[in-house]
Parts: sequence; C-alpha cells; structure tokens
Amino acid sequence: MRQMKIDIEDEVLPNDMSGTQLNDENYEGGAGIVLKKGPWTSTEDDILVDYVKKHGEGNWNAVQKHTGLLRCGKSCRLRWANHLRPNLKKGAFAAEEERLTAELHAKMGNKWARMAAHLPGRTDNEIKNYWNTRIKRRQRAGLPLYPPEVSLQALQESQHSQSTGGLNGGDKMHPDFLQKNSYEIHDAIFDSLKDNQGILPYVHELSDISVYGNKLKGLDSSQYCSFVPPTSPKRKRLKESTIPFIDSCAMKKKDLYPFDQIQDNNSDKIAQSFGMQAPLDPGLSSHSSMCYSHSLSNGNSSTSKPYEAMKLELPSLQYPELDLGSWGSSPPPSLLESVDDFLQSPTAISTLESDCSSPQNSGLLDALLYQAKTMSSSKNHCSDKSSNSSTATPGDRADSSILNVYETEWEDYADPVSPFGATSILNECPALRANANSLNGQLPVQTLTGNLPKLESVDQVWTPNNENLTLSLLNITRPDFLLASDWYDLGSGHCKNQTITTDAATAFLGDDLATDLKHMTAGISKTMFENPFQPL
DNA sequence: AACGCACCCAACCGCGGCTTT
DNA sequence: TAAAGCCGCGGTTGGGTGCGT
Repeated sequence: MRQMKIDIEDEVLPNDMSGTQLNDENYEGGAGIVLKKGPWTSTEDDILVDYVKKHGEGNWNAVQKHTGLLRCGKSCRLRWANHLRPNLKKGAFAAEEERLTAELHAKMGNKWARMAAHLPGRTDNEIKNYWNTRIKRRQRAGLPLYPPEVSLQALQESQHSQSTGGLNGGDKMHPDFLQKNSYEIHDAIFDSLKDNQGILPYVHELSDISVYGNKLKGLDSSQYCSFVPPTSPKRKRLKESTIPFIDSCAMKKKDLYPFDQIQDNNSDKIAQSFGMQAPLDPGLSSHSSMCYSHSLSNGNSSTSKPYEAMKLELPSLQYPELDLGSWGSSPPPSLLESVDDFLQSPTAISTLESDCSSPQNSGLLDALLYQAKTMSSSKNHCSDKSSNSSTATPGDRADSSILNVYETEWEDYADPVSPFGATSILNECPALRANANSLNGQLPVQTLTGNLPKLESVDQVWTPNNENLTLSLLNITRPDFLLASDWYDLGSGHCKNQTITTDAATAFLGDDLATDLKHMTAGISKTMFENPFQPL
C-alpha cells in the first residue's frame, strides 16, 4: 500500500535530498528505502539525466544516494539506456534495420546486447521486443522467420563451412574468425536448439558433444569452431543448458507446461534450426509444440487432436501475407511432428521416462545413450526406425512420419517462392544450380498435391555419383540434418565424424554403449539419406 | 458504446560475470 | 581466497492501446 501511495503521489525528491533525509514513510524497516517501481515520470527522467550529465554513466546505485531518486540503480541504468540516452532512435524499424536485425539474429541468436551494438540508436530491449513481436507476427502469417536472403546466406555459409571444414585440419584459427566466420550459422542453429531444449530434449546441448569430442580427440578447430558460441568463450548461464524440460524433478511451477510458454517463439526457431525456413502451415510449428506438450507431459501419443485444435485456432484470415511462403492447399505434417512421433514411440517414451528419473539430464549425448540402451534391448524398434524403413508396414507411425517429412521437403523444394525452395535456391546460387542439374526437370512438383514424388526420379537424384553439395542442399533442409548429417558423409556413406561421436561417446559411455550410439546414429542417418523416398 | 482480444513495449526479475574489498 | 557489491544480459510480466465484434 505504501508503495502504491508513493506511485500515486509521484513525488520526486529534490536532487540534493539524500536517502537519510527521506520521510519515514519512504523507509521500509530500518535501512531499506522503499524504492519506486513502475513507469518513470518526466521529473524522474530529468533528475536522472541531470545526474548523468554531471557524473557520467555508471555507478548507478549512487544515483539514489546522490539524488534521492527512489529508484534502484538497475532501474536507473535501464531507464537511461533505453530511453534517456542521447542518440536513441525511436519508432518503427526501418527496412534496413529489419534486415540487419534478421541477419544478426541468424548469426547471434538471442544476443540482444550484441545485436544492439550493430544497430546504432537501438537498444537491446527494443531489438528484443521487436524480434519477439516479429516472430509472433510472422508465425501467425505463416512466414519464415528469416528473409529469404538471410536464409540463403545461411545456407551458403553452411555449405561453405561444410565444404571447407575438413580442409582446415589442425589449423589454429584467429579468434576473429571464430567469431565472424561462416560457421556462425551453426551457432545460430545451436542457439536455437538450446532455446528449444524444452521442445527437443534430444538436441539439448548438441554443441557440447562437439566440444567434448574435440577436447577429447584434439580434433581440428574447424569442427570445433563450428559449434563454439560466438559470444562467449566460456559457458555462460549454465542453467540454460542444464535444465532441459524433461528435468521435471527440478521443475518449477511454471515449468509444468513449458511448451505453453515457448511454443510461439521457439517452435518456429526449431524449424528454422532444422532448415525449415518456410512454414508448412501457419501455426503448425505451434501445433508441433503442442504435440510435444501432450506427448511429453502425459506420456500419451496424441498428435491429431492438438493439430486439429491448432488449426481451429488459426482461421484463414490469419494468413494475410503469404508473399514468401505460399504453400500447398493441404498443409503437410510438420517435421517436428515426425520427430514427435518418434519421441512418442514406446522406446522414446521409456527413454523420456527413464531420463526423468535419471540424474543425467545433460543433453543429447545422454538422450542418445538412453536411446541406445533402450534400443539395444529392443532391437525391433531400432530396426524399424533406423535402418529398415523399407520393410515397414503402412501402419508404422515412425516410418509414416518419416515419409511425411519427405513429402514436406519435396513440397518445400518444389515451392518456387519458398526460401528453401529448389527453384529459388538454384536460381540464386549458380554453384548449387550446377550441382543440381540432375534435379532439374525432375522436381516432383506433383507433390504439391500431396502425392509422393516419382521414385525413379528420386533414384536418379540419390545415386552414389551425386555430389555432396547437392545432397547437402537437400540434407540441410531436413529435420534430421542436425542430428545426423554432420555425422554422416553422404558421398561415402560413412559417418564422417564418426570418430568424434565414437570416441567422445566411448570416453563417456564406454565401448558398448558408444557402439550402440554409433550404430543408432548411423542407422538413422543412413536410412534418412539413402532411402529418403522409400515407399511404405 | 461496451466488451474482448491481441499487440506493443516499458519495466521488472533473476541470474551470472566481473570487480572490489 | 572468499565474500560482497555492482553491472549487464536475457527472459518475463503487466499496463496501455488499437481494433474487431
């Protein structure tokens, strides 16, 4: 009540009034002054500006002491930085600022302060607010999070990093290169993944696997740097990477349904992370998150109902700006749904459940370990899901979902306006176009109607003679890309980073489990990449 | 006009890192 | 070396506003 009274009175003390001179009503207990919260008044602003003019920025806690301003130092700093600081831009973001923001976010992730350094006159808070609203807006509109040019740039840089990564073996890279080179897209991806740990527990701390692997093996820095966060050389905010959603044992109240909070922003980002730049269906990523919410919160497999519910929540009038991502009339299933299906498999469920009670909730490696352990004890699941999709029955959920992925992706490629549509990419990137000649004229545009592409075309595409670039073009747009592509050499058919995973895993898990892990990841990769259009 | 809803954004909160004592 | 204080960052919240019904 006293706080409210202060707010209402909106009294600001004279500049020279020290805290000890305040009326007793402004004290809380013996020593603590009741500091004001809420909106700043112009008088308070004047006092703060005056103080900063005299004393400069910093030492914010002294503001209250010197001016009697009933604001904590934090609040003063925030007010100054976000509103009172000179040369601040106000108003809507210009087109160039929007573009730059998207580009920076693609590179940095949610590093608002760093982004603000590249946007003169804009504050981190402003950028953050802008981005969050932008995410929601674009998600509602069914637009990709990043503009096509940013997506393309990310793709090209990723391609470049993949193609050159192996050539830098052992070379020490300049820190600037670690910060600014093309590998940053990986960081963005992994930032997003970390952001989405609640959605995909299995990708949790993916970067750490690489880091561990490199530390253990002394691998070349190119591999290492591809996963090094560009912002902080050391681990920051451990909680972000050590509290996956599944850690329900340590759940806070609001974590009971973590996806409710993150579905808007992060599900789209996870799709972005997987290369799904263009949306499949407005709100579909949210649907995916909802699926996770259902499947992971109660352990039941229920994908259809949330999907329907979400569709109902998003009437067609919410698709106003389909200038970039016009999609087929029948929305294909989400990639995440496929993953969801996989996670909802008995194996995955048991994994999740066991993970919940496990003291090891440290990330993908653990998840894979549990997965491997479970799979090793139930080979049927393993073979069904990872290496034997050709024998799957139509009723097999996992395989049908994988098939859905293929359909989805071909629609993606066939979509002339999709940022990752084959046409747009090939038109904009001559190198890719040259490598994708075998694709020309064979794009299964038929899939826009929801049908499968012709298998003979697919066979041609996926012959062993195809270049990695073409395959990479495809695999980067795959949901499993992050889970598998970096471990699987598409040209040779081997796990190119097998030594990383195997050795790192061996070091951590022991030979048996590491072998299971290797087989599992290889199996998934092999199936995905060698039989991408395997008929059911 | 009233109501509900969604959006926007300023401000707060909690945490971790750095510096000082 | 440890503790305390300060600062900055990122996530979240809540109030104001506009729009549609």
